[in-house]
Amino acid sequence: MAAISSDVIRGYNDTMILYLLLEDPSYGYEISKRIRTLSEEKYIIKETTLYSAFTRMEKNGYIESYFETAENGKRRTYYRITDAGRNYYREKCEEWNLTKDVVERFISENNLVPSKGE
Amino acid sequence: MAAISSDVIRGYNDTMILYLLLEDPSYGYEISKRIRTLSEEKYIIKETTLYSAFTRMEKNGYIESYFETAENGKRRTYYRITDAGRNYYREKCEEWNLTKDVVERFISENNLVPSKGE
DNA sequence: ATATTTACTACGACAGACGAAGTACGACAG
DNA sequence: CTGTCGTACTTCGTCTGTCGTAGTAAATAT
Repeated sequence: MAAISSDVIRGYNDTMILYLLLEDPSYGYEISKRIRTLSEEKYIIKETTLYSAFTRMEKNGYIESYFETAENGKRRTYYRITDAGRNYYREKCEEWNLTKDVVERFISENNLVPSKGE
Repeated sequence: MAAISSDVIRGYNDTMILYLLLEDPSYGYEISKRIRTLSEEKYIIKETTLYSAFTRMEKNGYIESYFETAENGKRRTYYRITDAGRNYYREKCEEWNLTKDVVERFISENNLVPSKGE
């Protein structure tokens, strides 16, 4: 069946990550699992994509990192969203609604095809 | 205001073009104007993006080109959609619906933010 | 003891989008 | 008759986000 291609989701990985960070700071592995479960296994983010998104977003000031050692002794890099990140997220949501609106004009639901006459 | 970024539309330019070709064969300049008007000026496809999409899609067998000289003496490259193109378009529509469903789980409408408790 | 899961990092390649620039022809204004 | 505007592209080079491959390392499960 149709799987989500990287070209489609491109540019929305950041948004998805930020959404999860709105709630609470988190780290790579957890974010990846939450995306997986929240999407009901429909989208599984690639590790490299995820970690490069962290790097990019930290450089852009949308998130901040800090280290924490978990109960189990594992050292993790946590990320927390910044105010700039929250703003960026909001803009992306607006953009999404606009984009959705535009794209849907070019999508024919249920095999409907634009009619020639008129 | 929020404009549509190339990363979002990426991978859907082809779909939009194919949608317009479902109806009738067309050529670059016309397609570009129709995308513009159909989207109510919200999306204006770049020329280079458009023409490289044509090349790519012809290579993939989704469209076929032929030359025609218009009344005004202008030589145009027309494109017509193939059966493969129609199938590809249909798949992209399915993919879009799936993607939309997934992305929307990460979009908070009207400034709603996921609640911490619960 | 070994495999799997967790939690990353580094490197390199690729594809689609796009900016800049150029070509060429017709129509139309001044 | 000169110049600008609209039409209809082409070429070239660059950028960015994604992803494949690979590797490290510690904790946990078998």
